Parts: sequence; structure tokens; C-alpha cells
Amino acid sequence: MEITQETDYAVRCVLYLSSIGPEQTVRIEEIAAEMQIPRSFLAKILQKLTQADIVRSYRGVKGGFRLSRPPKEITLLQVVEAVEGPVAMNRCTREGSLCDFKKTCVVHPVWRRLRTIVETYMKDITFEKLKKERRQEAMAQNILTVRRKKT
Amino acid sequence: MEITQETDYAVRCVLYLSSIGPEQTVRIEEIAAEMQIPRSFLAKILQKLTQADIVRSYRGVKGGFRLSRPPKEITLLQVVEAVEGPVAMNRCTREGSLCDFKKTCVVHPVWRRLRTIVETYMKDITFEKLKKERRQEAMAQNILTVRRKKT
DNA sequence: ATAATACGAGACTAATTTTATCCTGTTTAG
DNA sequence: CTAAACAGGATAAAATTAGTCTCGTATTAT
Ligand code: SF4
Ligand code: SF4
Repeated sequence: MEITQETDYAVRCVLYLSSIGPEQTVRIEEIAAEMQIPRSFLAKILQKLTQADIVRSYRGVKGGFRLSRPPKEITLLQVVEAVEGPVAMNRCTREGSLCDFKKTCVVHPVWRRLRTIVETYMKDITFEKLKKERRQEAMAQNILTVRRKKT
Repeated sequence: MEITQETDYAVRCVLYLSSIGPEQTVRIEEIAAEMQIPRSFLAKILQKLTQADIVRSYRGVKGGFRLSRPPKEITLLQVVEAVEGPVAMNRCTREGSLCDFKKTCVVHPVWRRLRTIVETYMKDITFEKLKKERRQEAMAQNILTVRRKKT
């Protein structure tokens, strides 16, 4: 029971976008390099994130991506669901018709409850929270200043 | 993020075994039919459950399976882990070396925490609990008496 | 205008995992 | 000794995951 590599990439990507200014954009190329994500795969992931209205894309010269709202309003759950669909925990909480036992099954409510627990936890993790921790770490290591020079 | 079909089969299987007497054994055939699990696939699953010391197998005529300890001492987590390995939630909580960022990553602790949450929940669900609910339902519908006749 | 840049969409592919099946061998009750 | 029942390994189809590539469209600087 694990998220996919794709989902982890997506989280890294949104985390990176959380660290830039709200007026800036960054190219796929930059995110891919900084977050160690295969470039063309990331392009696909960003399409999903765009369609889920988590990021917004800008085409052409000077184009790129930015978050479509402040990091505070983007949760881990939203990102996970955008790339891999509902966190159902078991098929029957996603599509009940898949199992004949559903009506009488005593395990079904267990999975439903677990689903709620996981969703609740992930809903509480915003990228604002993550960003803050990240900035603190970066400052402790002077990573941010290094990156500014390079840009 | 879902358990596999195999895992669901395993849970059904252990649930069924929880309902029989501690001295009885049941054949793969019976479990497969009652719990709607492909026979040969179930055989494989039971091997894993045997190796994890959740069930015990008996060969030869009159052979079959039974739980290797009372349902009270078997948790959902044990069964899940027996068939699909650790519930890591993300690769990095299973094998840290898989990610270069691990040391500084602010998301990593989030997955670790979620893992703990899920494990804690599943550890609390014993098959004794499930069995009790199941018996109540069965009695309400007279399923148990029907099954006894058939045997 | 138009060339260069950057994302969008869809087809395609490779690798891995999931979901099984089957065969041969071993154990055991009667 | 033999029929019943599980053990273990090989094999295979289907689904999912992970990733690439090409061509199209939008944007902007010149
Ligand atoms: S057996 Fe119960 S838990 Fe399993 S899929 Fe069916 S309803 Fe869900
Ligand atoms: S980026 Fe962070 S969360 Fe993702 S795999 Fe690496 S350590 Fe884990």
C-alpha cells in the first residue's frame, strides 16, 4: 500500500512551486533538474496538476508554471488525488459494485474508516506548512542564497 | 493507494477461518467457494499466511487449514503485511536509500507519520472483533444454521 | 510577420506488478 | 498402498506504472 513514484514526483513539484514568488513562473526544465524528476514524465504530471487547478501554466517565451492559489490552500490530499485518484484503501470504498459481499461485509466499514483517517490526515497537511519547514532548513544550510545566485 | 485484490482475499480467508472451531480444519476448496476466491490463487495466498504463521496447514486426507492462534491474537495489520509486505505509504519509509532527498526532505516525516497512523489503526483490528460482528449479522439472517446443515 | 520558446495532447513503449493457472512432489489417514 | 490434500516452482496473461516522443498551439521579442 504505497503511493506511486509519480505521486511523489508531483508532491516534490508542488513543493518546489510553493517556494517561488506568486508572480514568478518556472519552466519544466528547472523543476525537473532541481527536484530530480525525468523531464518528460514531469511534463505529464504537470498536465494533471493543471487540470486539477493546482498549478496554472503559461505558454510561450517566458512561460512556465506557478501555483494557481497560495500554498496555504493546497493540501497533500489534493495533490495525491490529482495524480492517482481517490485514496480508497480498498476497491470497495471506491466502487462498491465491485464486490458481492459489500452489503453484509464486516471488513468494509474498516476500510471506509481507514480511508477517512488517511484523508483527514492528508487534508491537514498544506504546502504552506511544508514550505515553512523547508525554508528553515534551507536557511540553516544557506541553500536559498546559493540558488538565487544561479538564477 | 489501495490494498491489492490478493490482500482482500487473504482477509476474507482469515475471517472465514476465524469462524470455525479451533480443532477443525477446512480445505482450500471450501474457503474458495464460500469466500468467492479463485481456488488456485487462494492456495498461493494460504502459503504466505502459513509462512507468516497466521494459519497452520495439515496435509493428506482430512487435511486443510486452521488459524495458528486464536482470532483475538490476529490483527488486520499482520494479515496485510503477510501478503503484501510493509504498509510503507511511500517507498522512502520502506527503503530510505531509494531517495537522495531523504535527509533534508520535509515530506518524508509526513509519510512516516501516516505510516504509523495506518499501522496503529490496523493493529487494533483483531479478527475476534470482526468475527463477533459477523456472527451477529449471520444470526440475524440465519446464515449460520443454513451453513451447518450443508456441512 | 516570424522565429524562438514553452506548454498541450495523444500515441507509443518498456518494465514491473498483479492475478492468476498448472504441474510435480510430498505428506498423511485409513 | 492409495487417494486426498497441501507445498513449491514455473509459467503466463492482464493491468498498471514509468517514461518517451512527436506534433500542435500559444506567446513574446524582434
Ligand atoms: S469482501 Fe468486504 S472488504 Fe473485501 S472488497 Fe468485499 S466488501 Fe470490501
Ligand atoms: S522526496 Fe521526500 S517524500 Fe519523496 S521519496 Fe524522497 S524522501 Fe521520501
